[in-house]
Amino acid sequence: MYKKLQVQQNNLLAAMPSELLMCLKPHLELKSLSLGQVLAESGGLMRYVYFPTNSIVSLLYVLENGASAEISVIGNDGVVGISQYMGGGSSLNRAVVQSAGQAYCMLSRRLKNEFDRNPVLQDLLLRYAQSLMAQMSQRAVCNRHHTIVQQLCRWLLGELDRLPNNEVKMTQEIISNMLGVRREGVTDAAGKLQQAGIIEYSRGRIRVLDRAKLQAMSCECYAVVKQESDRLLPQVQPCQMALELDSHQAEPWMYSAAR
Amino acid sequence: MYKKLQVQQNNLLAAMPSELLMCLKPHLELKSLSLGQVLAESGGLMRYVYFPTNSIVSLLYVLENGASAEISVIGNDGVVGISQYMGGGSSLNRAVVQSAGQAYCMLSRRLKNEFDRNPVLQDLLLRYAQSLMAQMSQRAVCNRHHTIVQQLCRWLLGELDRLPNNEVKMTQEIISNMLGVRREGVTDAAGKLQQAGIIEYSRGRIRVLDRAKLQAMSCECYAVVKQESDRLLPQVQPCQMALELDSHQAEPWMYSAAR
DNA sequence: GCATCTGTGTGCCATAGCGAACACAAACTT
DNA sequence: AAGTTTGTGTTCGCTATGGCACACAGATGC
Repeated sequence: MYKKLQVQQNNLLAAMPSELLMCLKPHLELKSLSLGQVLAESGGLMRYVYFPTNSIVSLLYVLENGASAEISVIGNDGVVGISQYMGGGSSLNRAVVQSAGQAYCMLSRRLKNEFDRNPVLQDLLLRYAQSLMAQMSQRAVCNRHHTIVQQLCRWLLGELDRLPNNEVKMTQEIISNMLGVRREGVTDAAGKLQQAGIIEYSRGRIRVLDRAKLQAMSCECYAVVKQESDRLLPQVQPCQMALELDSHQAEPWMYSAAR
Repeated sequence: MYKKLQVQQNNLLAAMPSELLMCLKPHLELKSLSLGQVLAESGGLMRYVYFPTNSIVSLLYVLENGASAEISVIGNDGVVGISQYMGGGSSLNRAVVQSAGQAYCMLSRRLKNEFDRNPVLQDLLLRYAQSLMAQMSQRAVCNRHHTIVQQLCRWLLGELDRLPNNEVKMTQEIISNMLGVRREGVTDAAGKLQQAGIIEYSRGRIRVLDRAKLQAMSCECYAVVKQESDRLLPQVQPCQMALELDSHQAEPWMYSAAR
């Protein structure tokens, strides 16, 4: 019962030289992540780190009053739990599964051990950390200067890059938590995009019809961050696998505290 | 002509065990940084990294249209140029000297070399990188959810922590570039704080009279980030040296592109 | 088939922050 | 001492977004 692991499905894993991968493989396990699952709480320890394949995880910063904002997105391009190898142990961000799917997971401790010993792994993971920082700083400016429509476009593009198809399964309510705006704001923005024929949506399902136009209406942030990520991690490729979605429900409290 | 270096003036340096410090010391040089000096351009390489003592450096993200926002502040608690040891080489942020003073500087390459060889140094610098990330993610939420007054308070507190006295030398125009808001917005907020007897200011000089009240009016962000930094880097202490300010002028273009 | 829940549409008002224009006074220059 | 530059105060209108309340329709369950 030795399962064949298709580690190519995660770009960080795929970018590792085979000796290194041999080292890690015995410790990797493919797990299913369900929608809304919380992989890490703000300030909490993580026993495991996760390399998503077809799942998507959001790092959220949740304020005392329950308001929130997405700080970065992690899909098949990255790993959830960088504070585990950076040495801090925990971070201020909550990690929530935003799109159900699978991820290779591994004991944090093992990754840290290997990280400390292997310069190649170190370089790779630190570059990834840097690309996360690029995302974070972009969020800060974007939140300050760009409109909801622009941000929705940027956000959708980020999702598309991490999904096998052009269909984002997400209610406007949840999107609003990601963007840190009102649900009505999202309804409004999504309405505009739909009228422009760029997307088509109904009840928790957004289909992107015209990616080019979406990019045109997005703020510069998407392109800038994408380019920086590509620079830092040359091998990133679009996700090609089939997507299996659970029908698990996300509880509101997973995204924001009680109001 | 061997100058005695008071490396305790920078907390990262001060936190290093003495063997390590012995290693680095020959390569450290104390330099004066003048107001508005650009230490790193977005996407540009850095020949040197800087450990500020009594100077303060801002990391800014500047948009295509010239609008900007401060992503994080670096004073005697940190180092400018983390992308140099993280392996990315450059970052998306511009590093601008915001408060003139001095910094220990060192060839990036040397720091990277030592970083790769010395686990203690590595741990220290990676923890610092993590505390920067905490700052960044806080900025993102703060920009989204908090008022200008709250943010001004938070920002002033951050400055105070890195200054030897309670006087921030900075025009409202420049502060507005940091917060990513209009100058008038800052005038307004500062006016309110002055009326409340919390600060006192005139023409590029803000004196903080009541730090406690300032903290009370600030958003939670200040405290959260401070606490996280303290957790990650236990030894941080307030800056005690005398501050020598140059009278160099900052040109507007250092903060934001031509409009 | 009926009740219920959940996701979306809409309208109304309040307000924070933007853009622009301009007045004024402190500081610097000569 | 006079002119110039620089930093701040103020005003007016505008827009994006927030808060709230509620209607409505697709989905789900009994």
